[in-house]
Amino acid sequence: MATATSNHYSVLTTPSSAPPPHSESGSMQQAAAYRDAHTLLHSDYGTLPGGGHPLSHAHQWITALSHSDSGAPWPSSPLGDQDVKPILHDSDREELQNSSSLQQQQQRHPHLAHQQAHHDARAWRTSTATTHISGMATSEGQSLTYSQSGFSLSHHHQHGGHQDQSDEDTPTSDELEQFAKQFKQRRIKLGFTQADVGLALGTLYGNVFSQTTICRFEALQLSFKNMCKLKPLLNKWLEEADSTSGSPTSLDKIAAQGRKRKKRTSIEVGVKGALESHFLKCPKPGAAEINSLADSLQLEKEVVRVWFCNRRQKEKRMTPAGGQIAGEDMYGDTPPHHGGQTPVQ
DNA sequence: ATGCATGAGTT
DNA sequence: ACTCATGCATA
Repeated sequence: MATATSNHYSVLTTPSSAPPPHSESGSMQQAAAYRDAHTLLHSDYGTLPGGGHPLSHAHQWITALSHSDSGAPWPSSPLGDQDVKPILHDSDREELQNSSSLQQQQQRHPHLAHQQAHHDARAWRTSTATTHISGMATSEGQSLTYSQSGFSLSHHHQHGGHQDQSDEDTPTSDELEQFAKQFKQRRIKLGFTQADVGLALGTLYGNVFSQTTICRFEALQLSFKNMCKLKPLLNKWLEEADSTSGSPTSLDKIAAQGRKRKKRTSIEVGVKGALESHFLKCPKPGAAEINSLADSLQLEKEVVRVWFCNRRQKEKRMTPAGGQIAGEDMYGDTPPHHGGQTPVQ
């Protein structure tokens, strides 16, 4: 049991979570103004196209009060329920102990080609096109609208009124990259933390997002599709924040309740390395393999399974781990389907 | 900033 | 059982 060596979850010991002094990465900043937060209903989820999460509380951990000593020893809280978005923390970084990992950093700009993707777009950094537009304004949002070389995607004519990619059609990877950069800059300039933005989105649209998600957006660590979905929202927030950047402020935050979730299992470096190795060999192990792996590593099967799932997702991000080109078929996952779009080259 | 986890929706 | 979007908890 060298795995989850600790089971000391904080049993609702949260007094009320102290309001975080919005500290940002490295340099702190005081989020000056919040907009009016007339909407306290953070429970409004499910308004997103293709991802409406009605939010179903009642997890195994919270509901399972009887702690067994073999099945699910995780605790639970009687009142636990509801996915309150408590305040966040901040600062810190992690992942430095990577022994044999190939995934080091992120901020690299692939500057890929302008390829559009509707739904299955998953081929970023696929090209070598260096046709990046010149004009990375460090302040205002300039819309760089360039046309591509007439790629597939059924050239459907743009409307007479020329629609910016900022709201209508699918943005390209480059555009997303640009936007993410600008967004971060503006956000910081305005003195908002990633968490602030997440909450603001909730009061603005009813879709609350966590600091994590905002962070990942800025770092392009989401799938292309996911990035496309969030861009409009964040874009709107920018406008709002900009115009309201001087208004009185209303602070509305709901104290966190008690969310009982299984404690994060800390996988030792050595074990991680082993998993990595297996991943390279077989990124999609079957149940049997997972079992044997879990056995030899002394980890729960579930933990191993999840690890692989997460690992796979990592490869599918815009900024993939390792050096693998996040293509469509990296391991033979190529299903018999083709959108008809040429994945560049 | 990121690792491990949850859950809805698919296959 | 997997993928995908998302986040709590943590380094």
